[in-house]
Amino acid sequence: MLDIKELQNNFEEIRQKLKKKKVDETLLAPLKEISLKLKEKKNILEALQAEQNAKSKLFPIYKKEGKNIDELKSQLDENKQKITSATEVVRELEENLSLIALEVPNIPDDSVPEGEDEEDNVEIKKVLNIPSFDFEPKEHWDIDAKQELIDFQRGVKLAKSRFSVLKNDAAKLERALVNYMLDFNASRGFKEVSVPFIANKESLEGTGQLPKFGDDLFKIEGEELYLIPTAEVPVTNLFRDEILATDALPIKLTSYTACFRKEAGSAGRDTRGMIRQHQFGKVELVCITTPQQSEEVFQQMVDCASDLLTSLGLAHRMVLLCGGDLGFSASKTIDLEVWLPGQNRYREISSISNTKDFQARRAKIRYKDGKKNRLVHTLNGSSLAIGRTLIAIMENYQKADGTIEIPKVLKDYIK
RNA sequence: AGAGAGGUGGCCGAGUGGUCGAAGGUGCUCGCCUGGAACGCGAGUGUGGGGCAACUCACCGAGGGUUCGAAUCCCUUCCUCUCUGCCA
Repeated sequence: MLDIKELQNNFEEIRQKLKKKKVDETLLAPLKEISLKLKEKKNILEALQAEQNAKSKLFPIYKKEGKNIDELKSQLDENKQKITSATEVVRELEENLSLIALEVPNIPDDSVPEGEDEEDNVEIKKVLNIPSFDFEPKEHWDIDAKQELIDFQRGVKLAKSRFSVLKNDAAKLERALVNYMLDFNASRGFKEVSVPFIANKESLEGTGQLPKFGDDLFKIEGEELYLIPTAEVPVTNLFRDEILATDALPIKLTSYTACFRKEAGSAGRDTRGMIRQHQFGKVELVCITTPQQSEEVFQQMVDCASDLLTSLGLAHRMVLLCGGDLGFSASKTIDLEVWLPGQNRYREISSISNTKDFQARRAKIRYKDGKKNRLVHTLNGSSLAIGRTLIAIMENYQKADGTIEIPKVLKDYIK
């Protein structure tokens, strides 16, 4: 959520900055208008309440003195009518305000480049050279044409399309990757947490998936509960409605969860293979920092994920997302794209975002700055998506004879 | 899932219609005491909004209602605990 006060005072500046995000900025003007009107109406209401409170306190005094209370009572009856209608006005404005406020995306950081979509993202650097093959490298589903490793058909049988089953060494590799990544992140100072894969509405509002993106979530029938689309939701919401001690910051966490997405908007995209599934494993990084620390911690997270890829021997590149490609809650995002020889292109494998105080304001996560309570900055990033790492290994480590080598660092993890 | 009990400040806990935003304890912060500490003593210590400020409004799980006035009464709902059932 945006800072409403800031919006009232620096409307034009915020409007300009949000333009970068290619979103409906027509929401902004009503937002400002309603917030100002609300302030005015609230003042009126509070004056009425103050009168009601003050005069109500006279009753016991009157009674003690044996005075007649009829006139006072009728005065207050009348005032009460006014309070009732003023309350109604305020409530309506508040509802409208939060309805709009929760749908306005975060403001892009100044460093975010202009652009429409992923075509306009800016490559920051390449890490490792892309591997060369003395044969034509295959896509992962062709390497494993018999589906001895990834069984797509049976995934569909068990659930529906975009589900799959890992078998044999692929199942072991998945498990190895989870453990390796968590250990790697721990060595960089991230503490491990294991959280529920189901979250309530408040949590999803806190991190920004709701109310706007409910269509992409699997909802539990008859309950206000959802399967999590990312560990970012439960891990960040660990601190919802809390005021943290300054010396506890930065909090750096890592967590493995399954993630569930309806992929409602991507019909027809990546229908083949493991790239885009309704359920996938991911090891996530989540950090809670002071505003002063967040940029530095952001870099640490990017480095952590990139070094992880490097340690697996996977060529990749860092990409700074342009305004048009930036997610709803993010102020700044760097994607890591891994080289897939079979597809002959880089594909997203990690996305690291600084949401600054956007989620913190929604989720009311604050820290003590002296006597003041201030909003923290929240950051999240994948390190890494397990399924995509798995196919990256399959494609990058494939041999001419169809076998797949295992990256050295994983050897201890596969028995 | 059924039966019962309960949700109050960082924590414990009092409060059943009128200066209660809330006693008391504990924790924490600051000061005094001390060679230093403990003990003891004194002061401070919830959140959010409005106002330069004095101050003011809201919040006792959440949402409604009754009343001039609600932490206290009524309704709805969520959650927690205990027992029973079921299960890893």
